[in-house]
Amino acid sequence: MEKTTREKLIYAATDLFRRKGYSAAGLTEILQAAGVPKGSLYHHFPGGKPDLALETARWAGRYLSRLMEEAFQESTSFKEGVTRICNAIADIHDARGAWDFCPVTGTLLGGPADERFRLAALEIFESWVKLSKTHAIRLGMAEARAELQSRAALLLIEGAWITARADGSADIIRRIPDMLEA
Amino acid sequence: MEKTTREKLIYAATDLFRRKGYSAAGLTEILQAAGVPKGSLYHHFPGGKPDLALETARWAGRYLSRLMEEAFQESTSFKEGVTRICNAIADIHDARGAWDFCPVTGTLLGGPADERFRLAALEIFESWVKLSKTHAIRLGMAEARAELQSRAALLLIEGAWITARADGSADIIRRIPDMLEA
Amino acid sequence: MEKTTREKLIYAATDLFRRKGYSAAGLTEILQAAGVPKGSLYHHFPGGKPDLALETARWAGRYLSRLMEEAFQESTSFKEGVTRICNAIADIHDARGAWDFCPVTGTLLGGPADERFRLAALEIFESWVKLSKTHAIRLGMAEARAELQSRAALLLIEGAWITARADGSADIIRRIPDMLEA
Amino acid sequence: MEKTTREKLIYAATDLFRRKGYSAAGLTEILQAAGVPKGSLYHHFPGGKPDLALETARWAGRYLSRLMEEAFQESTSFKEGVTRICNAIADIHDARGAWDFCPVTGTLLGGPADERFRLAALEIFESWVKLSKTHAIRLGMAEARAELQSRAALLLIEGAWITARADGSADIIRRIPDMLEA
DNA sequence: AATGAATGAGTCTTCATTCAT
DNA sequence: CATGAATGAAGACTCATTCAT
Repeated sequence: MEKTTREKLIYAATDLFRRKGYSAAGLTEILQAAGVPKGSLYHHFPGGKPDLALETARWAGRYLSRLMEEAFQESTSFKEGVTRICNAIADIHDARGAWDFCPVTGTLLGGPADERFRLAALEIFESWVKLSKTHAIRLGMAEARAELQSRAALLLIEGAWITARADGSADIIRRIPDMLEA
Repeated sequence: MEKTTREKLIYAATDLFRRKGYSAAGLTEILQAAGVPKGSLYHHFPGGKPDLALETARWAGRYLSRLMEEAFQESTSFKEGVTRICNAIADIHDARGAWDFCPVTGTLLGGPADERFRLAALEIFESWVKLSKTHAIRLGMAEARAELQSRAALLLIEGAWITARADGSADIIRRIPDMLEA
Repeated sequence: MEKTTREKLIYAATDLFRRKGYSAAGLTEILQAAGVPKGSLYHHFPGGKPDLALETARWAGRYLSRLMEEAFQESTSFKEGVTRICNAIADIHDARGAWDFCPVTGTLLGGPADERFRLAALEIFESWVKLSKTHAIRLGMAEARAELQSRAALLLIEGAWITARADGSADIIRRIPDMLEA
Repeated sequence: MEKTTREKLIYAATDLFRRKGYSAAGLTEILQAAGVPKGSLYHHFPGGKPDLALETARWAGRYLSRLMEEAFQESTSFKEGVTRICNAIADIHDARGAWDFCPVTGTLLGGPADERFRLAALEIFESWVKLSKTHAIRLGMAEARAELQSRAALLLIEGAWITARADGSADIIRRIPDMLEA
């Protein structure tokens, strides 16, 4: 049941990239948090920091996809699904001390203007929109509206994730459902 | 009509902070872009990089406030005002190559978990919400709704500013008005 | 007719040491060029990089000895022998892109100030001089002159091997025979 | 009469590059030998190690040019000039412990396969040949022979500089004049 | 005999800042 | 006010080697 070195690195990197952003999070700091020696990183991530960031963001992307999927599965309306998602994110936020970025934003968009980063972020965002849209339709929404609402939800969540950092509170995230139909 | 050293620094810093984020934008790089010698910075910004960032963000905050004020002044409905604002931001985005952060996000939230940064960002965001809310009420909206719509607009714009980076396009910013009343 | 792991290592090391010099050629790089896994090296060369370099240089030394031996065997005068040798070396040079060191120079003298390296290089150089001198005498030259001419030939070849790197061309190597009797 | 930081760096780098070669000589080591702190290097040599190497080699190139110029000025024959040069180089060699490369070879050709390095080395070598040739002609030699003899002298000296490292002695450098007319 | 993981000292370079002029 | 030099901690990354399997 031991965590592998690779997993330790991804966990630590996820934590630090979302808390400080890609550029501000030092490799030394990550290695130390992971309890992994310097040289090991490049064995598992030959491309260094960028490689680690890409893996980290994808891992977080899948994690949030699962969270969304479960939220929608348990819901009987689109709004309920979004509410569950926002509450879950807000809870995580509260638990972590509220200096968080969205893991994708902090990790990939907080980094250098690197095309690989941009594409990876785009792919993750689009996968979220698609997932949301699918459930919106399943729950009875017309396609055009499902698309717009899903995209709006993404923007609101990303925007809230940003301003929550300034607020020092996750409250704004919990108000998103009301905004969606305002 | 020469730009002062101080202005040169703020312009260059604004540009680089919003393009790369606080941490990734080096002081050397900023000084060079500004065409200002190494030692000059600490005359004008004794607090160093954080000082410069704070001034820069406030400057950009005021700039956007003016932009919003004008947009609402020329409008006869809240939606029209938001539309003008989004188009203006999208135009700037296009002109700059679409790797931009919101200047406040990139400058203050892309930096270290510094309480002064957080508070300054909060103040700027709140001033925007207040400005928007005032105009919404002036244009006939009920207060509670004006508050929620203004806050939603902020989240949508900030969220769009983020995802536009991934999209490599400012289009999503132009779709915000439709989302506000979806 | 498969190459053994050991041979693969020596070939790859020969190539890289003479192209970049001992210090600049990384073990990882050599292992990769050889298509040999990380851990294998120390089975075949327990002394690590220095061991590999020593073997490599000796191997190259013998290779060049054979080349010289054949060249002199086919010749009817000392000058003809030297000409054949220089042309052969120049041809190799051309074929490899002209960034080459003499394999002994690059491998042993481009490394650390290690006494084992120095002595190995000395032994190889002396074996070449001896071979050349023997043939010079066999072809009718007086001993004292044979010794001086052989030593001069070595210096000219080593010097040319160096300056050819700067020239980006092997031409200077082909001009050596004319210099020997100038 | 203080040495400037820049000069300290060049002296230390010259010493270490010619003793160990570009790749094996560490920057830390050079900085320490120069008694200069880490960060200072990049103020004076913004291009880092390669910049330092280029300057260093050019400096050494000029130094040797002066040495050659003086040697020829004091001589009444080409052979005498070469003899003086070889003796001077051999003396330096002896004084330094005989692990030396030619400063150009060690610094520029012992480095990476960098076109700037190659060109700089070529320029220095050619300046030496030109200087030698000019004096050979002045001292009565026919042009074609002056060219060949000058080029031969360069190869012999460079070759001797290499093999002297293996010999652990500068004697071979002193034998060059005999080889030139052998 | 073979191998991929582990290791930490080492590489070069950049950082934000201070200082003397 | 202005400036270029100085500074050393920290940055990301590579090194040759050892180890457990």
